[in-house]
Amino acid sequence: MTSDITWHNQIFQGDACTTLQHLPDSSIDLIVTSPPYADQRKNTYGGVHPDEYAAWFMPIAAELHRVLKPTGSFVLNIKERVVAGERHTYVLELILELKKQGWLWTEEYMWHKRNSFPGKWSNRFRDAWERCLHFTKERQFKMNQDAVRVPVGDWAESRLKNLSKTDKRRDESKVGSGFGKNISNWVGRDLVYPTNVIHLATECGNRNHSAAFPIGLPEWFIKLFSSPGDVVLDPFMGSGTTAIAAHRLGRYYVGTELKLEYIEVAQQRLNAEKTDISPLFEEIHGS
Amino acid sequence: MTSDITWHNQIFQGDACTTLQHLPDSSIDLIVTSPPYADQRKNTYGGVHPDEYAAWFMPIAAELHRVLKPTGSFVLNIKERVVAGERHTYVLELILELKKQGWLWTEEYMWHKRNSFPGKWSNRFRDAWERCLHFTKERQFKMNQDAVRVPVGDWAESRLKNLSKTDKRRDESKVGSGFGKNISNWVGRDLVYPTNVIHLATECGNRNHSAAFPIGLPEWFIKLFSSPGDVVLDPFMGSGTTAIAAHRLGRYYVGTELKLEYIEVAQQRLNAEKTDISPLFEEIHGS
DNA sequence: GTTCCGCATGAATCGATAG
DNA sequence: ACTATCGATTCATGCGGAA
Repeated sequence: MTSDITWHNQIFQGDACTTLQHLPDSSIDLIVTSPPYADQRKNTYGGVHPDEYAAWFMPIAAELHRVLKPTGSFVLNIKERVVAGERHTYVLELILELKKQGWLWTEEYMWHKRNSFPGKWSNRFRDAWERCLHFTKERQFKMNQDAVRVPVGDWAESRLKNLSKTDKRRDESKVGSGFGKNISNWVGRDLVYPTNVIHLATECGNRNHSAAFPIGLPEWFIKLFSSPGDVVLDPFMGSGTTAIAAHRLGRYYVGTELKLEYIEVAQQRLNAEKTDISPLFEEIHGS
Repeated sequence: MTSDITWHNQIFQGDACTTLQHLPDSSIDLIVTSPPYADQRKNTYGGVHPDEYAAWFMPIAAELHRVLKPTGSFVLNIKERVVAGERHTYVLELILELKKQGWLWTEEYMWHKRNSFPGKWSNRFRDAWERCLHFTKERQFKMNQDAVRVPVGDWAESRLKNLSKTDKRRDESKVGSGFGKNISNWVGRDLVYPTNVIHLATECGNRNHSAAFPIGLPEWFIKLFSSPGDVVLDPFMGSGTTAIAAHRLGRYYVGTELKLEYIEVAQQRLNAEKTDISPLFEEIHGS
């Protein structure tokens, strides 16, 4: 997939605040990112102190707001860490600050990590979920719900087997509830809309890179909040999982990353994607 | 189960701020409650405006802090509603205010509602999770982790057979805490500790009462954060689900409720518990 | 007695219409 | 303009009656 626009499928090295200035206003359809958690990657990123996290993030968020299209979405995968035995509040403060900046806190999706990090503590269990905060600029935004439908629950099998009996009766008699009125519409439908809880296992077997999140996560949001040919931005690209997901799904990617080591890993992974014809790649781009 | 202390197993009628004054300092081991959500039950309760929710809650929280033992826990089941197309921030503000009041925001458990309310909208999916905020007074508190262990092999065996098709994306309905299962089935199985994600369906089939949350939810926290003979308080008792769970598990309950209708329902349900010997009751109290 | 199947019912939200 | 009410939409669950 190529484009005449020079910053399509580009990776910029530097801090997000600076590099994002290369992008024009309202040029991005979707932002999906998992920023460095507060004090979590001290060795690689220098670490942001939890108390300063929201203040550190806001200038970047201002740039993100500028480059995002009015119908675009900003998905922020984040989870507060434990400080002195309790959950720190920097994510809560970040949400409040982003709202002051003009963002709408449209929804909070829940990523349920089916295989959470092992460990045992006396005052808490293993942390098996993270927030995927969904911000938008407007109440109306692009959302392709059909792209992420999931197989229907078991109840449908038994329900739809002997459909003819009850549904004929329903049409003749009056049913007050309004429920089940359109059961006949469900014939042949095996897909239903998902909820705001996303069940995905973390990818733990990767040796080349420490993927912050499984590729299924950006894939889900990219399918949901963008269309083929759109531009997906990750201002904290890391090893490039969001970019790879965007490329596989026929979107352009733009990435920003501070560390050269990460950029090299990301570029290698993206090159491998473009040469290796994976089944999924072929399915999207082929024929 | 009887006690010499007069306010054990009592229900107080009135607003929580007033009725809690009947209780002495540091007399409660655990608080589990699900307060009326902002503007949600306007017809039954008065309805608190979202913008005023935190301010409304704080005086009650002050009383809760007074009556709770230093090693006790306060579990708050709550979820923000959508206002003008976005999530309102009153829960975030409530957390920040509670911390100012001296509470430690120790953890946020996630209740995954397997059967969420139906509906379809252009800008969001069905809401399938609620927060169970865990506050404590001290960093050291009572936690009986062994009481809520779950069998490890339960879901793995059955699920791994036909995993390929649907289960990658579909929610793992069988995974997780294993609430409401017969403990005798667990004999001989390896037990593991759960995570901070709780999988439970809402109880919607009851016509006698509209249970705010399934009894498995308070049961889980009561097992986890209290011991037999302890005192469990619900300042927004509603139809008494928390009290019933406490009684079944051999704890004393204390309840507060504004509406007389609800108190009557709760008292009826509790009386039925005490006369009817349910299998679960027998399992705990019998032999 | 089991198993199967039908049914009512939810801490909901949006957009349009009415006052 | 701004608020209040109403209809439309949707899917998993437990219960009770039937096979």
